[in-house]
Amino acid sequence: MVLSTLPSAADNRLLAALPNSDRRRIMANCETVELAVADVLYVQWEPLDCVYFPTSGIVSLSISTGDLAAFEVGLVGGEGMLGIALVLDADISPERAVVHGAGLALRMDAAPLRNELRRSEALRSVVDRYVQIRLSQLAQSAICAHFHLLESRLARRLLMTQDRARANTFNVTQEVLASKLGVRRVGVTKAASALQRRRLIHYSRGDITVLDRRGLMAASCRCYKADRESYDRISGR
Amino acid sequence: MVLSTLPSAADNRLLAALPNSDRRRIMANCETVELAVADVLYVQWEPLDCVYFPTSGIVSLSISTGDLAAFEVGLVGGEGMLGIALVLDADISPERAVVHGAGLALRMDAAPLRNELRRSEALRSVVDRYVQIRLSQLAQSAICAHFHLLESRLARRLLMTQDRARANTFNVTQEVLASKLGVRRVGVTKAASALQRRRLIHYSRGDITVLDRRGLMAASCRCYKADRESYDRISGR
DNA sequence: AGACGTATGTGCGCTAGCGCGCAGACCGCG
DNA sequence: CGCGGTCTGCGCGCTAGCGCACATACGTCT
Repeated sequence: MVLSTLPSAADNRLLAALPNSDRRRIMANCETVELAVADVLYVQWEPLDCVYFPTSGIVSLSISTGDLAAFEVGLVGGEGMLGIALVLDADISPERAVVHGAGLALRMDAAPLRNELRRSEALRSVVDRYVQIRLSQLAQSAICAHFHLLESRLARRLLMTQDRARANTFNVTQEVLASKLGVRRVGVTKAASALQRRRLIHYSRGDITVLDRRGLMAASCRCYKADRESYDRISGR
Repeated sequence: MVLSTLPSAADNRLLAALPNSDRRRIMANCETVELAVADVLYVQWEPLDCVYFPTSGIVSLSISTGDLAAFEVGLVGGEGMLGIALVLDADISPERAVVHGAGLALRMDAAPLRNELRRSEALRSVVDRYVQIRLSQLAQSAICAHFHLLESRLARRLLMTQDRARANTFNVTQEVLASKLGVRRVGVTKAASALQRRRLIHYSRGDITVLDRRGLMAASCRCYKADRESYDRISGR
């Protein structure tokens, strides 16, 4: 692993928000791990024994109700963390977590985590607020999936990926997007074509380039903006 | 107020789960309040300064995105609590909370709450797990609203109300149900008529009676059962 | 070059739920 | 008893997204 890929605390907003002393101590308890696309971090309803603070990877949270295909209930990158069940004193994950974009994360085991949560008021606060953010985002997603047109939902989802990838280009096939959004693949094809025709994105065999971020935001529903606003509001600016 | 209406800790499952000593101390910090239908407990994005443990009342949580009508993201009764934002170290409520069924609740102010959260590991654990339950239920609602037929969703919603009302009869107009479910009133009319024709419920000017709970469960989507299962799983049986 | 797998695009009939407007039914109140 | 408000029921045309089946493009490996 080359130096430039070593994760810095600044690449995870939760860790970055901690006071220096706490952060140093906490990071000393973390191990850097590589996240490869399709890695499964948590299985739904199975025990979990560590949390992750992504620095460059992107992870998709989804749940499935037996019959139904998995449905995405969260997308986590450097702005958040994975494994909040552990923070909430549960030891099973209600969601499935699958790596969606390759990258790095800092991993912390359950024992030191519990320890630090007791010791560091700052960690507790940051993490608790993040739970609150997840609650808000989840509620927003529920509304969005229920009310909004697929094209807007797709636009939102692309913007969310772009933010977390910190790049204008990333790779997701329409098939995958369809399953995340809970719609047919052809639906995504149609919506993506429309966005492409409007020169907002470029799409080719899963390689997506955001051409016009402004326009894409206009095409997306307010949920995207609402998400960001609630993040800021809850994390306290 | 007559004796029979005095709330007992046993009527709120979270408080009931605490060890006796903690519970007594915590309840000493609570005040009994009456919840009347349509009372607004929290306004979306405004500060909140207390939490509620309902003992017989039912409260509906909803969010609205400017243009859109409010959409229900949670229904809380004696099985839960209100104001988890306070527990999560935020001081604004991301949701609107409106009383949906009259009853009583125990109210606790922010200061003693914070105090007790520090002092009682049991309270912290119970409350944290409840947050986790809310997360699961929210995710389930998102799926449900997106995938399932209105008739099933209505059945589920009626069962949820019945559970929290602890009675076979309660009062909700179709108009209100429609706004909670995020559909047109006529949609609810149609779905409710269908359920009534199948002798699962009786409906008249807002007075609903569940005639056949079994059948109603069969008519509802698996989400209802999933919700209950995740409650048990997370609360630890 | 050819063959195969993956990714994207199209067509067609179907249905749940929408928006709109209106009609009847029931209740309390003056 | 009649009036007005609330609650429920119905019809009609419309559309987003569904399920199914097929068609085309691109990459890679042999």
